[in-house]
Amino acid sequence: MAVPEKPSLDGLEEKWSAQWDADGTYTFDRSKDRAHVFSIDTPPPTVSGSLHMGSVFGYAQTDAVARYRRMRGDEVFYPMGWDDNGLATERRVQNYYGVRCDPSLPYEPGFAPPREGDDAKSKESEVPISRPNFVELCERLTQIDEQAFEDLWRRLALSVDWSLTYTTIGEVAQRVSQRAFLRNVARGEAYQAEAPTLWDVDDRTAVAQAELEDKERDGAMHRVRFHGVDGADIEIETTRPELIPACVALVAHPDDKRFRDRFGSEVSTPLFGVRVPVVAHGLADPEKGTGIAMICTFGDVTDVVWWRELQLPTRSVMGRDGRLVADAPDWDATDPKAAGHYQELAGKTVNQARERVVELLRESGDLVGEPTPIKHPVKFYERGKRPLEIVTTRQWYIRNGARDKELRAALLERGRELQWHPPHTRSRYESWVEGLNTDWLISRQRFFGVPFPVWYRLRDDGELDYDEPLYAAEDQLPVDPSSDAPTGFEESQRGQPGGFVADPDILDTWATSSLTPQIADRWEDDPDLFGRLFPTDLRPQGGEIIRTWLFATLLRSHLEHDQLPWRDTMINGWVLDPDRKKMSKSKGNVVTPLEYFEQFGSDAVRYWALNGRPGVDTAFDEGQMKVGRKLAIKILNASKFTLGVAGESMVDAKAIGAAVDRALLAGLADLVDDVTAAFDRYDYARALERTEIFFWSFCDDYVELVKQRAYSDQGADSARATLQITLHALLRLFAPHVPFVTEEVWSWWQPGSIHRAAWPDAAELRAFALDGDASVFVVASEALSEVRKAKTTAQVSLRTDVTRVVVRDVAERLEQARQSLDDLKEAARAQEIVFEEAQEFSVEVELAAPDAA
RNA sequence: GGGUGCGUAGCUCAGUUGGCGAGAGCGCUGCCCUUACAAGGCAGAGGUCGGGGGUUCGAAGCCCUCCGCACCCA
Repeated sequence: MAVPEKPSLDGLEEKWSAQWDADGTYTFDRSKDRAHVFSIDTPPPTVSGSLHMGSVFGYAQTDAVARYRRMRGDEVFYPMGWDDNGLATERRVQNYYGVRCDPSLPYEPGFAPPREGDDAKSKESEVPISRPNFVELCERLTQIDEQAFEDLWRRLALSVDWSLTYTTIGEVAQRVSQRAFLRNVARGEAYQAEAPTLWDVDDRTAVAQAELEDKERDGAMHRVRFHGVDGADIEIETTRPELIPACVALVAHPDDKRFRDRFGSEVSTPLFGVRVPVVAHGLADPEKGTGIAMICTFGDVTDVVWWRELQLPTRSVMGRDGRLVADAPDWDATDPKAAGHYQELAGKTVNQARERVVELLRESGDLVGEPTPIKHPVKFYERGKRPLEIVTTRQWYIRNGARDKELRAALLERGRELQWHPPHTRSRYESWVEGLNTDWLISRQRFFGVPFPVWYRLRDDGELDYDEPLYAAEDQLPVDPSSDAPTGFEESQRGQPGGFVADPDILDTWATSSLTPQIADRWEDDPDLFGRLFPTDLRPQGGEIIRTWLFATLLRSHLEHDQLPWRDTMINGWVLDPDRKKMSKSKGNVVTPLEYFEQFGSDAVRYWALNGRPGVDTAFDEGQMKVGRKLAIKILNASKFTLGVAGESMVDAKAIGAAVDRALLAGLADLVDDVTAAFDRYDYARALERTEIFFWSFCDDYVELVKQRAYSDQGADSARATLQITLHALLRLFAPHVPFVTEEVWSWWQPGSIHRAAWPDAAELRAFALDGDASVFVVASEALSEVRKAKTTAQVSLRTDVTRVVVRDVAERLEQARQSLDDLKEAARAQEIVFEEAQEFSVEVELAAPDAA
């Protein structure tokens, strides 16, 4: 290799990506012991999501850290995973292929979907297909999506070992998920319960607390009269009058004098004449509405609390499809019109039922005044379109500390044990753990995911026996209970009395992705490897999934291994659009990265991402990419020039002696210390900033100061050695940030890949500097800058000769300046430089007459 | 309602434990074709460091309070 005539960024990405692949530059060497391994628990991107700058941002930051650790001599375990299981993929498959899963249909071999591509048609046009057909399409599409992501990551130069790639629907993930679940069951940490559950009526599945999102919605407050049975009528206010048939009590605060003498008495519901008690509970808010509220089974989570703690009866009316069920609750309705009223509501959606109830209340005279419009927070599934309902269903849970003070305390303690970068991000974890109110609901009534390794016996009467589930054995895993039979049964007994049926549910995606350290590190499958990797060193991730991914992973590790899954976590900020709004697909303000890779180059896009401070939200900024591109070009040109002056074969460092050279190297040693310390605390942004500042000063000042000397007889080798040593170090300091251009320059004159080269050694540089004083270079730079200013102000060329320069300063700095006299004279093109002691720094420049130049 | 972070030049942001005249880049203006770079280089202008109190010899960094923005939890 040699320095090219005209260096260019063109083609570097293709060239070096292929070379790194061929050389296995980032291949993990599993022979290294734990002490020399740096293992990363990579966030597996949701492949059904869009490719946008938000993805690029955090991953580039992690990669810079990975590259730094590698150069520090660690063997870096940096796998990529694809989160492909779950509802997100199902949604995408539905839209992409125009199909809908109907588990009651039989498998159709060779099925061809009605369309391929992202044009969302109406739901009605979706073709219903069997579950196996649906899963096939999920697998087909995720492969396409995963390839697109891999291409993007390679373009970004993520230094992952692609041979380690895992998926959350793959066999390893299934085995690990099922094994971990079975162990949770065995230890009593996972359990099944029939209970009121937050339910998405569109996706027809239960959802967990972590997936909830409050959204402001328009609603209306209705004042409704309940009839006194043994006292006066009572008016309540509600946003959900359609739930009056599900009313089981009225509730007020125990200290509320207005209702104190009513506690224990009964009222009768409007329209239905069902007698309900008036009860007291501390959660009732005297300030809200009339101070007394109706309790329904179930309108919101508070209803569930009241229902459970006050041991109220159940009168469910909400169906799993979001419509009121056909049959009225089992109640003692005294109103003769009750049955008729309910029949008008049965089968209606929530909104339709609400409208009708309001009309009926108006007719019966139990609506007081008119409904008043309000805005109020409503609970949604985070990806959902309609508000969540609450229905009673049988589900699997994992204990998470919500109902167990000791576990909660232990998890908070684990949070304090973990090193958070930046530290304040821990508070998000703490407030989440402190606010947990239900155990983790891990079952989903969906199709594309890891099945529960569970079957149930069918009694002789054909009823399911939930009391003693049949669990798979660990050595059978992974199992699919819908096609595998439990031990001791024949497939022919499936669905037969005395036989068995499969648990139809799948695991929550988080119940799999909470095991990424165990999946990637091959827990139980490869104990030797696991021992070299786990617990891992670093979990990088976004702040918005602390309550899901981080918390769940920590929980699983705490339960299974009784330790943290990682030592450090690095929380990245997110990308803001120019209006300072978070970039997200739902807001429609996302920017596709590919065009920016084309326009500015990968190094430039990385430069922008690595300028984002750890944990800080960062504006998308094309300008920064432009600067990054400029930096990359500058590295090429400056390197070419440096090597042109200094030569490509290394000059003996013993030649170093000039004061300016020693000063530069002293400053460089300080820089290496600074950058190293920054990287050690994951501050890649400071590392880049410091290196960049030093580099520009190297180009503008140092090179200008010494280039004449480097060609001369006196001190040339000192300058040349210094130029080489400095370039050699700067390239390596830049390598984690701009891997392509640094690799290119490295290849001109150094063997091997820069990304496997040793990190610069401050002590070695300091030895080369021979106790040099960094200030000598600083003062010389300032003086040189003053000379440039004089020429610029005079509007003459920087080549203009100077007859005389007077440098004034305090004695100490003057002495430092004096040490660079010869270099300064050359760089300033000055015939004479004199030094005069003064209170403060100033430089006087006498320019030569234009015609004398 | 509780919590976290943030408000520094037109824009995007640095400012370690309080210390000499407050910084960078972009943008803007001007100059310079200097044998690495004209899709460049050099330089310049530009700020009551959100407002108001306080601690201190000294505050953009500390304390109090208010205003605004973003996010988290309830």
